[in-house]
Amino acid sequence: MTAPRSVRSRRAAHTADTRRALLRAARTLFAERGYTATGTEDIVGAAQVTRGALYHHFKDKADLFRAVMGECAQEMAERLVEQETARAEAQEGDAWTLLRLGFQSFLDACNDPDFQRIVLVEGPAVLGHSAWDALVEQHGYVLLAEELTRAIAEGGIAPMPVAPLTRMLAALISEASLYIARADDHERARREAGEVLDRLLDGLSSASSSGAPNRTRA
Amino acid sequence: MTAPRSVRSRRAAHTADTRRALLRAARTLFAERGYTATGTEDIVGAAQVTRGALYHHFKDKADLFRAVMGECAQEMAERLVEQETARAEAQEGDAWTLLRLGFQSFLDACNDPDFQRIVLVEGPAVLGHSAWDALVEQHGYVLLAEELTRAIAEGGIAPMPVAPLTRMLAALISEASLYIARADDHERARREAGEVLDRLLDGLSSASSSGAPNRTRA
DNA sequence: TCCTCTAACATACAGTCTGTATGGAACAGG
DNA sequence: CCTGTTCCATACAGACTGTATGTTAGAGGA
Repeated sequence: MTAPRSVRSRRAAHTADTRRALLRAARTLFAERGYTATGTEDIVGAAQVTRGALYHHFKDKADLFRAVMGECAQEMAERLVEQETARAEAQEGDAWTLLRLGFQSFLDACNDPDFQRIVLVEGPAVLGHSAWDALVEQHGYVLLAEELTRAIAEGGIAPMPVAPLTRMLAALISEASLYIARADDHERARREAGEVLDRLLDGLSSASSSGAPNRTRA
Repeated sequence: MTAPRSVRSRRAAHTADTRRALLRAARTLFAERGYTATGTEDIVGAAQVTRGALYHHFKDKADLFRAVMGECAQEMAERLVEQETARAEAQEGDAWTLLRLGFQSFLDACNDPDFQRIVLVEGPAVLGHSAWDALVEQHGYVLLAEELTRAIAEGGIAPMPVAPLTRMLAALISEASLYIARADDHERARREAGEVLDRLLDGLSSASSSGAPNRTRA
């Protein structure tokens, strides 16, 4: 045991490096050209390895994509949790107020091109809805669902089913971020989307009661 | 001109048949297995023609998909317009009330598996966001945007930017429909999603004013 | 120190798929 | 009758994925 640790760690570090290089290259290319337009040869070329390394570390191309998308979702979740906890410590407020601020943060954070293309656009088509949903469930939905449940418990928003609410709010913000990214005038689009989002969220507040003549909640 | 019309029309009808057969087969297979998992050989096999016919009528596989998706979007739009005009004739009401009913109809109509898989899931990844958006813009958004503008003009909902509102509402309902389709208990999911949708739409009514302490609309 | 075994790749190959180029048959038109 | 065009079938070339096989470097025991 004179130097086995360093040797083993060096070897382990090397293999971890190749894996990271593959993930990094795949992430860049998938985000730029999309999944099908990116060949495995392109990926390993950018990572400076051969296809053998790819198929040693990952089951197939879709498995590599799954890892890349998991990484993107993870980073996004961590970023948001970080901001959320910072806000919770800085200024005391009810869960619903914090959540509304968090939504606006999400709107800004979603403008990451990698996240948009990989998680929002390619993900559902490449992995299929079930596998995609499982990934997002794991990384993002649980967090959002928790906070929504708390906001309901505190009375900030009216009682309603959390599961569909979670999905629909996530989709709402995702689409808004795509709209902003695609717009010519980003500043203007950001303001307008934020305004619409705020109006829609107003409807969830326990204070507001339905003024429109709809009978679906009979 | 003794019988050229019938001959020509018979020939024209034949070519139209092959084209329709291709569209029909492609639509079924794309909806079942997805775009990449469906080979051109599968399509022409189901349509009982050869790949030559496919590449004669369509530029490439993506072009065929574009036609299929356009068909799906067209049908959906026609279905909704039909219901909307029927409601408008039957019971007189302001544009906003009609729209809220229309949203619930959309929620039900979206449960078409072809529409979900082809338009909502595969579309963005296969065609890219710009081409997909162009198609949806052409078939669906214009209609929705019109009615939203009218609702604002009538005072049913508060003034706000129509462009992002249109996209965000469409995404909201699309996600809700996917949630319903994926749920174990469709009945229950339908009720719950409808409830959440109603609450969110409440926020748009010109009556409700922001009760939450957010300053983003400064 | 030497030997062995296995992880971590590299390479070669086979199968599949797409798009294109070529060929032909049917029909319209002069 | 002859010609050109539409419509489609077939054959072929290129690309890409996944797998099977070979090879090397380090870990671990004797």
